[in-house]
Amino acid sequence: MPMDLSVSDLDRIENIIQKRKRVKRSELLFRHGDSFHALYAIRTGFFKTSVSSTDGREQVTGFQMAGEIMGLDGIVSDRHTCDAVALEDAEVCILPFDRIEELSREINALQHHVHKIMSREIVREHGVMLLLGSMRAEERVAAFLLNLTQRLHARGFSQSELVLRMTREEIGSYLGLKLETVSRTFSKFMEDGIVEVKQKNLHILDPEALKLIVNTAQCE
Amino acid sequence: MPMDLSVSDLDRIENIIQKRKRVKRSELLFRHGDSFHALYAIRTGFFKTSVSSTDGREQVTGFQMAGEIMGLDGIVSDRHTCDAVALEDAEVCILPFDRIEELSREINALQHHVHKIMSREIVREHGVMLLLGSMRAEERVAAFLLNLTQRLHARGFSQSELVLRMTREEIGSYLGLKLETVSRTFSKFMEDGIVEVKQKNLHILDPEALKLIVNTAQCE
DNA sequence: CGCGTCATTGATGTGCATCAAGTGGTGTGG
DNA sequence: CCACACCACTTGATGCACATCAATGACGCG
Repeated sequence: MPMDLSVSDLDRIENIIQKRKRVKRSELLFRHGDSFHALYAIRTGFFKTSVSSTDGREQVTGFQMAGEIMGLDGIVSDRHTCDAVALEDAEVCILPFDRIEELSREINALQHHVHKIMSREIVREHGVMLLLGSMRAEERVAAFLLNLTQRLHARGFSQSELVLRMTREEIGSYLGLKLETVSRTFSKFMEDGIVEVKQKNLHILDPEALKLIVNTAQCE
Repeated sequence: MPMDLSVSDLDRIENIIQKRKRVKRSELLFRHGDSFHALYAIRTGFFKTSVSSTDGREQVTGFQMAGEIMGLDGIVSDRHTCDAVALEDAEVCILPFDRIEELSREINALQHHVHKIMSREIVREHGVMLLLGSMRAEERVAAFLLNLTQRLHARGFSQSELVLRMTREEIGSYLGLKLETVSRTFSKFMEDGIVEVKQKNLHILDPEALKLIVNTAQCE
């Protein structure tokens, strides 16, 4: 949490972290219906969150990586409303929410930080809604790749090389596409010399081309 | 804001409302890029919020009615990231956000209430993502109608009669459909005797049929 | 009353889903 | 260490739901 704070305040915030928890690949950190009492900050690893409809269709609502917060959905009803699954072995910090609220009352910067995290999530979801509501398959995939690389780059990873921790089906669920369409789109991008895909490994050769795809209205 | 509070605390919360603002039909309450300093609680009227992509496509992110809060998107970057347009003459309470944060530090119930409002918005958006990502046109429209009537009913309006304040195009934008598809779906529901639509006026004859459409996987 | 906006409906097109077959990589147990 | 099984992925053929294009109709407002 990058903020300008006194050392003592920083200490107190550190103390919110009561314990850490390891989650193995494909294990659930929490699931729909679990009672809510904490947020989770990812230390290492990679997660997906998903909701599902009464008739069983799953919608991946996001992919989360180190430094990101999960569990905000649980505040409103004291129950989690989505599932969080580790896509690789992971470690999270458990942040008891009552402690966060308590300390937020005393440390203004923390209070504002919490508000920002929630607002950021709302804005992120607006972006996903735009993607799901109005973009074509290629635009969705391009936007997805750009978003992933940007976030990875901010964490010190390469801008052009990445490992897809999730399956094509999970990507498809997130983007509102079928796994075959995701696969075909990757192949198309390869033909066009925009990316190199080899299983889970992806190399972006021409990021500008991806940006062009996202920012150009193919239709209308 | 329904909470159990002391009278004096309630008074202090009331005082957050520094002023009210009238917004005429089709006028903007705020727009993308405006600097953020307040949330808005709708007293009367009806709004839509929307984001748009760089190439100009608009995505309606929600329809808001009396009692609902707008502007949460602005917290993260101190700028609004969406547009809020009144779909009928409206009045809102201006809630300066620094005052909300100030008072939240002193009144626990208010703090938690604010957190819940933001969490509720996140959960709502998860639902929209599910709709946009995996539902068919009829399911989307059915879900939309049920959601609207449910919210109107909670405000004392009829469960079965409603006035669509938005155009078919705006409904379509929200649901990721074209206006013609929305229109055709309404016509289909009329043929099936599920609703009666006459311009902006809509009468739900068979709410159970709508629920069935939403909860039944047409495909997969 | 006439114009503009919004809505309906039909005809046609297409992007993605669906169905299906085959490949390669991975992990497991013999 | 290899053989087998399984899963993830790719790729092709086909179909369909919804978009697009187009024409007409119904309000409502100045």
